[in-house]
Amino acid sequence: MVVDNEVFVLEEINLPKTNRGQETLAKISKAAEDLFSKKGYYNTSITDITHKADVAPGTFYIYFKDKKSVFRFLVEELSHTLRREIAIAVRDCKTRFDAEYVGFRTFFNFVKKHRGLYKIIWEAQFVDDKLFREYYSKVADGYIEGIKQAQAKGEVGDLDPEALVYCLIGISNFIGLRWVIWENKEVPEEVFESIMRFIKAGAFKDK
Amino acid sequence: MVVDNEVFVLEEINLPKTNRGQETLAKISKAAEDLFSKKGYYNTSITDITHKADVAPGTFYIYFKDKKSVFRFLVEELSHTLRREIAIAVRDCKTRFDAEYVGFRTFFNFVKKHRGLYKIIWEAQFVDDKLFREYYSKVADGYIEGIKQAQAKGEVGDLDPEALVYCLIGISNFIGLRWVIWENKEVPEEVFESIMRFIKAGAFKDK
Amino acid sequence: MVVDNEVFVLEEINLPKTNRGQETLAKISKAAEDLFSKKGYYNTSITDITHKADVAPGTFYIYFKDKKSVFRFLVEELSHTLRREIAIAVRDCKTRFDAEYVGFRTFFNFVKKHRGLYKIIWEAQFVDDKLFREYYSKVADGYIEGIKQAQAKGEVGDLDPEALVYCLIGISNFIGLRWVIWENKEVPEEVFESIMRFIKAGAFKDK
Amino acid sequence: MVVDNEVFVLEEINLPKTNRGQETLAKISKAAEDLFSKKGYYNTSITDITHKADVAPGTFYIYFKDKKSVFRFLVEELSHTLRREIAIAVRDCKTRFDAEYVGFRTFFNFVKKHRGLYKIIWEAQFVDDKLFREYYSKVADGYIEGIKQAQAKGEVGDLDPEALVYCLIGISNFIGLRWVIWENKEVPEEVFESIMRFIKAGAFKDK
DNA sequence: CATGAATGAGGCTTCATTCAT
DNA sequence: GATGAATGAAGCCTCATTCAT
Repeated sequence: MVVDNEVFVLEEINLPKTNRGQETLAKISKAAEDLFSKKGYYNTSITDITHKADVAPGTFYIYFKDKKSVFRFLVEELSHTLRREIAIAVRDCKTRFDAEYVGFRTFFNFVKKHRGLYKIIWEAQFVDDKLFREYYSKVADGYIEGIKQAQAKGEVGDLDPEALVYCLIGISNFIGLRWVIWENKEVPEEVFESIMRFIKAGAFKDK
Repeated sequence: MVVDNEVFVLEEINLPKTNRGQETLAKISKAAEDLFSKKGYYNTSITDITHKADVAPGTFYIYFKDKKSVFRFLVEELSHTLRREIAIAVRDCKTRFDAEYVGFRTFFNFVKKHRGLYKIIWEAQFVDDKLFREYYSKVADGYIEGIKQAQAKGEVGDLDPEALVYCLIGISNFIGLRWVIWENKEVPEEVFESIMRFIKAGAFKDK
Repeated sequence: MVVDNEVFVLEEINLPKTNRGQETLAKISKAAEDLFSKKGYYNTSITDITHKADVAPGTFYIYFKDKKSVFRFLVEELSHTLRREIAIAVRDCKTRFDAEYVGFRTFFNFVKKHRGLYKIIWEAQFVDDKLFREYYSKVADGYIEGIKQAQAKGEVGDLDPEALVYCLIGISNFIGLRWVIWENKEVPEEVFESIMRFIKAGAFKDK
Repeated sequence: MVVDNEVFVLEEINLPKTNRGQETLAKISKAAEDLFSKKGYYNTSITDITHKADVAPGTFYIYFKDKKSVFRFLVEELSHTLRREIAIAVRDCKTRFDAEYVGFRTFFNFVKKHRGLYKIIWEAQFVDDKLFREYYSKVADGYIEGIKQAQAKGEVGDLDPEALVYCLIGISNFIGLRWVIWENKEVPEEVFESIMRFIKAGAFKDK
């Protein structure tokens, strides 16, 4: 779970020119985040959002082109933040395994902190599949690069880098789903250590 | 990806008594499967389904209580079929690793064959979260049991069994997503072998 | 104002299969006709229409794709009926001038009878300009043909046939507008006779 | 197409006192003219107008009471200008037919030059019918007067003057519609000459 | 069993207008 | 004079569901 920085732009969003506008935009996107993560995209109406944000229905459309725009906005924001947090956390790691260790920790913390927000990305497949793929491709690309470099240094076994990366992403996602999303807990220390041992040395003996 | 058998019932479904009825039910659930997997649950209307099934809108409600019923029906069916296929495939495996090897293969084949059907389960989180958790719990429970037995025989390292199981499920899901769902290919042999080596012996060397 | 027959089809309309459906469709299009002609297209809402037709809002969309569809439907219907009425009325006319005489009469009667309906076509420019042009082109094409034949027989002076046709259409429209639409009367006999004399022999003497 | 002068006032318009204000008013009414003639009154929003005029939405209401006010403003302006141009052009005509000749020419030129502006008046029926009738009544009244005088001098045949006037207006409108509005051309010389011959000597021979 | 017309609540979105700055 | 954020009513349309035939 190690990724690089990146910037994003959205033409679908009308950036406010005044302070008041900025506050309103923030209120709306916060309300959307809450509701999407609690009830899902399709069970949240614009009225729900504006009601929770305490503004009139029309106000939504001052800032967002349509319903999907907030969704995309939140996903992009999530993507950005998560990748930055991991990049920073991982900065001083000596070995690739260290980086994975710190990366997984950061990821789980992130999911814990933005529990709802993270669920949103899972729904992107059914709201905007293109966005969803872009998100994971972007994450994977940086990740693969890191793995390749580590392989060059002899720190990673002879595995297809992309395969390995999707394995690691899959692991982090399902562990996060199981403990953080479902149980609303942190990943138990014992579980975390098991995962680390697993990705380092595997699980099965032949005989 | 090794699971045990099981039976399911659905009171929300009115099983037809005549042949004609059985055909109609089949047409409807097939149409629903196609559409859900292509456009997602929320972007598919009952009218879409009945139109594709070539029946009148009202006919839908002869067999299914409501829209969610077909969805549940499909998920249960998927769950049932998948678990049975894996159980059968894995029956004669000598070692646990063998069972994993065969289990993953079977799983990927299943996803390839029921590409659409498998996407449906991912959406269950946003349609019927309870169902979604039940599905994975059921899968995981049997899986955990198997791992524990293998650990008792010394075939599996000293890892938290549940953690391991969710790692393995995560891996299979994301690899399936990446190659089968996104690329509509089979998982490349090289990737498959990498995964096997990874789950067996891990990926990282300390120094 | 002499035009030929023609058939029209509209894919935007869902023809009902039952009697009840046919009645409903009729109720809706009648209500739309009334309201469009009274308040104009843009000041009439679907709710207005369904309310007047005594059906639920959703019912509208069983029969018509959207708001513009009823409008087009009415224009096509109008076009069809008018042209047929004129064609029939004019059938046995001996001279071209006779045909014009009868054609103008029929046209004014039609506008009187379908006062509202005829106003609708004037609005088409601002609702669906393509439709509007098609309407007049269709009317004009048949008309021009008739004039050319009459010219060949020496019954019409040496004028550009298309120019003459648009003059005659313009006359009928503005006379209809002035007396039928504005005053809600029939065109006074004296006026009618003046028009006939005018189109036959003109109005100005050089010196 | 011969009309007299006249002045108009509008209480719905707040005439600006400063230069800046005059410029702003001009920008707004120019933008409105463009948009109304291109997309029609009902498909043009205040925001469209202010956006095109490069001012804030609120600014609109400094000058105009509401949306209809600009529309009326433009129609009055059009009416005023057109009638003045014709009056001037026609001033020195010797015979009534000469005046018609020059009047039609001027009218077609006007429509060509203010293509959009002229379309606006056609829409007035559906925006503000009273305004529309006033416009044509005003045009017609002066016109009728002119015809009557010419009849007194023996220059015009024995026709109902009002009927004749509406015929002539109808002709000019439909010819303008057909060639200027639809084709965006000038009225072809041949067409123009045909019209002149038609209004002078008619089109039909009895046998 | 099957049909298909009918329902009506509710969702998304637009837009004329107001008003505090 | 000008701004631009905010309003909220109202419009168009969808769709799960019911029911008479």
